[in-house]
Amino acid sequence: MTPAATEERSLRIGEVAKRADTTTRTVRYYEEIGLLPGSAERTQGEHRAFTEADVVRLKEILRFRDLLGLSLEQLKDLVEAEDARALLRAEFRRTEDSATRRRILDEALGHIERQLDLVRARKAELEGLEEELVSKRRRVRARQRELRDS
Amino acid sequence: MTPAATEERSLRIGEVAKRADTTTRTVRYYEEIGLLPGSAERTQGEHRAFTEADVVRLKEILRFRDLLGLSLEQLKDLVEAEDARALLRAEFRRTEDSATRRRILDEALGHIERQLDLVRARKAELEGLEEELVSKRRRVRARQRELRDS
DNA sequence: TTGCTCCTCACGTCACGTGAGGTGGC
DNA sequence: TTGCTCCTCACGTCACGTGAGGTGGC
Repeated sequence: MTPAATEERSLRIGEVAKRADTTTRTVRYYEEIGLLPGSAERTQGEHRAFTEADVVRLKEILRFRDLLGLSLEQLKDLVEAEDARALLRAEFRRTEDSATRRRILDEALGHIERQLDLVRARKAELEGLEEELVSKRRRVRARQRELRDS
Repeated sequence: MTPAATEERSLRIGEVAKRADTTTRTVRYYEEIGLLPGSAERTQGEHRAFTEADVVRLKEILRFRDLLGLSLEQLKDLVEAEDARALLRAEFRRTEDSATRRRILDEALGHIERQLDLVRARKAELEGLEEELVSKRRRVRARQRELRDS
């Protein structure tokens, strides 16, 4: 039974960094400040081991960092919220109680909507900038036509 | 004749920072690295004087920094390109030669289009993220309906 | 065994934040 | 004259970059 046949484990830091399109330094730093798990029982000098899930998480962090310009402190809040959601999902699967299930789904929805608000606010700002550039371009093109028709 | 009646001059740094929604430290730093003009003939300890045009420029810089995540080095290139364009606009008004005018308009158009490319690339990334969030939300909502209808 | 990747300091850098101590204009 | 804002160092901070010197796994 290969490791891939059970659960995928033990990616090395270089591989993780490459897949997330970042550097090993960034991965170590994120571990240091608690943004990435940091394989708890690791003795001094031992190599770090990551999972496929860590790569997904890292990619998500980088995306929010780059696209929304969040600080690592803010990203930590976001990641903690994701972790809380993961726990809730596990609870969701364990329970049959529909009141509990409803509450968990409500929280998930709220979380997603807060993220959507951030993303859409940014998009709106970018669209404002885009429109300004487009009308600038329209004015230049109008002058080009004037020149051609004179 | 008030100063406002001629050309608006001599804004103080605190006023500039407030209008651009930033800090005086940032304004000084941008002057230091050459991103803002820095009233050439100013003797040691003398107060900085800015114009309305400086505020516009600063706001533009901050917008590109925040929305596109450019480094100050990259913003410097952008600002230099803007300055070059300002010179060209002046030349445009001085000349009657339509070949020269055509060339200037072509350059202006190219500049605007490069900026538009950056803005649209960012917007596309944000839209990718938005779509992912929207389908996540759809899935949560579907489960809520399942729960309600059971 | 030989590379290649990994490890831990630790100092450097970019883009400012934050006082400390002093001077200048309504 | 009294505040308020301005000035110049200069050290601190956040988010890493970049070696230095050494160890570990295919």
